[in-house]
Amino acid sequence: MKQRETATIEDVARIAGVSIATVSRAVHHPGKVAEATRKKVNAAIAKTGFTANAMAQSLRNKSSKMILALVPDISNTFFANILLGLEAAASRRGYGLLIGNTENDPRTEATYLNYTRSNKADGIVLMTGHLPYGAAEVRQHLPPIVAACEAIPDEYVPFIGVDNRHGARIGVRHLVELGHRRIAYISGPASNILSIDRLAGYEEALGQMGLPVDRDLILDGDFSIEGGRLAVERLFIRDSLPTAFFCANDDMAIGVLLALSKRGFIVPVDFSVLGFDDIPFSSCTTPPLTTVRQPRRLIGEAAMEKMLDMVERKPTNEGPVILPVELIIRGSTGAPGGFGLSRAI
Amino acid sequence: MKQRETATIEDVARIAGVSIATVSRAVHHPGKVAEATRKKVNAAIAKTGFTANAMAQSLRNKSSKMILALVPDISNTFFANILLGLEAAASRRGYGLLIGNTENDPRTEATYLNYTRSNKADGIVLMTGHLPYGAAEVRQHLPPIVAACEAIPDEYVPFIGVDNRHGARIGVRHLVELGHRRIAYISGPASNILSIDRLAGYEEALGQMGLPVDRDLILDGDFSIEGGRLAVERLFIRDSLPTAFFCANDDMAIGVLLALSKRGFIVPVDFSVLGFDDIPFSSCTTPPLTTVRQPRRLIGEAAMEKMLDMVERKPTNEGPVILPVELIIRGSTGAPGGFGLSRAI
DNA sequence: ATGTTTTATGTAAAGGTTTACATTCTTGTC
DNA sequence: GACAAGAATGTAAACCTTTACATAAAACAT
Repeated sequence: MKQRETATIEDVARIAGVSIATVSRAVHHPGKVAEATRKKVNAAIAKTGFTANAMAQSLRNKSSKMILALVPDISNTFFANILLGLEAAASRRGYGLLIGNTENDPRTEATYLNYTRSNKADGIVLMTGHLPYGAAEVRQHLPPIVAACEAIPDEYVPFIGVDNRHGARIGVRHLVELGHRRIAYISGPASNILSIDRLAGYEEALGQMGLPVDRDLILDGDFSIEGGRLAVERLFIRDSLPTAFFCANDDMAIGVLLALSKRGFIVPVDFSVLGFDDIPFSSCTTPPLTTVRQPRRLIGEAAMEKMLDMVERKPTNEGPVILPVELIIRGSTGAPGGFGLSRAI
Repeated sequence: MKQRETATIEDVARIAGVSIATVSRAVHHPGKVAEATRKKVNAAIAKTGFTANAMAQSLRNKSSKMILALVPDISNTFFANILLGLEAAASRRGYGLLIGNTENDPRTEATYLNYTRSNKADGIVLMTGHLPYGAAEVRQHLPPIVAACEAIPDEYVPFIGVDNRHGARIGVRHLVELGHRRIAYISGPASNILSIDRLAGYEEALGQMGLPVDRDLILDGDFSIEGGRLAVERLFIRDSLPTAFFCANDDMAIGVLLALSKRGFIVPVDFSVLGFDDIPFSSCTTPPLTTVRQPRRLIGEAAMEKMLDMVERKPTNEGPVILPVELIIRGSTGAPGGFGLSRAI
């Protein structure tokens, strides 16, 4: 038997002895086709192993059933977990997920933006904190867009994530309640919206607890482990040290932990360290990290639901979707006062 | 001015005053079109902001310029780094990467397999260790497939990865050279090809160094942190302990580190721990993990190159692509003999 | 039996490209 | 100046679906 190329709807129609229109209907609107015919068609489909050509469908339907997720870095476990949620929700609704790794490179962003212009994707979920490069120029032709985790400033793009200010507030409050009075804030990039929101929460919490904000205790980082490490080094040049570190994300908190340990300090005896995000690895540090958890998978799922509602023009309530954060208390925070003690041993 | 839908090739042709065939040629075979005409066409393209409809192209060309990567778990940093390489190589050659998270679920695998049958993807990079569910039935219609990291047993599918046996050998040799005589092997799932290869390397190394293989020191794990933890617990029920642990991957090594630390042991004084992979976090454990590094990004790039050569029918030498491993010595391995010492303090 | 409604099926267009083939125009050769 | 070869462009088919519309058949009402 000759090896046939993959069967088309025409092959099915011929074998079933009906027109191609009927085949299509039997598949998509079974109610509109007589019972007997439907059976013949299904038999023919089974026999040929027919699978509709998705490209032809997309062309005809002007919809690819694909959603593009734009991330600065897939290998970042924080994003990876969001992607898991996005994927789950997408496939539940019959959509596929296209993942674009931008590395914050404008050219890459522009390339991916073209995916929607060329109909490869029906919408974009942004985790980059900004519209893709080139989006402003084609504003009229923009597809549905939502922002997960990191809100897009200035633009009207629905946001799905957590209340970062509130998260920072409960974290810092926890430190204050433990007795800390001098708490450093290790920020992400200064212009980053997450950095800014979490800083605001930090200041608010201090204010509410009647503590002053000491500008010297606010340091810029970059959300990386190395950034956390460096912040500690810079701080230790000064004369007046904090007793606790609130880091704008877990990666930096890990860096802080590492730097402190290298200097011979014991956490949480000498210093407390608090992170943000609760990435999977946070429970494996020494000591395990106390942190503010973001429900990453849920964020991903909610973002995708919103996206698909937009794509399918379902009624969706305007405004952001805010999911709850949770303070996860582990071993890296404790009462202050041991400072110098452990070191003296 | 009325808001036009995205421009088609026809709009461009009209504005440039040429036929659509000429527009297409001007774009894809500029040499076949007169200089003057080409300019007119380019001007028209710029004016309309034309982007070719990728679906129509795919339909016509029978190629989507997309490659599907199948992974059991995107959130695993090991895979994430491979994906980075896949993506980089793909986009260098004008292809997009579609990522499928299978969770080893047969239905999900079958769904993704359909992506190629329906022309959504031109080929599949497998990191699942087995052909996707449903592949056997449609063997004739299978697209180009390559296996990255984890070879596919029984099937002829090009493999791109490292020599796992060799990697295990150099790791274990390192331990033996440090003076260890009783080395435990914490395996992945028993049927997993990686587990098997690394076990073989472990046994070979012991043999070469004139040491016996003690079956009691070989424990099943599952490549997870928890699995590493449990292996330690199971081992500590026995009377004769090893002085070192060789773990089939870093996650389990981290679990071992955690379990040991919880029991009050100091690594590497009481025990040495060796991992495999060198995931990003391995340098952040306490102590930092000694491990056998796989060049993950390179593996991803090589796998994609191979894939695209197959898709584009370029001549590609048969057989696997084996990349070098590297022993990364950090703080979790050292000479044995301190056993019980640190604990006594 | 006739006419009307409902149901089932078929015909053909449309969706946007690319390219084989046909046609027209240039250029060059003798 | 006639003719051949080569270059530039156009025409139309093909890729595979879905669906509006047309038609045919069946069911029903009178």
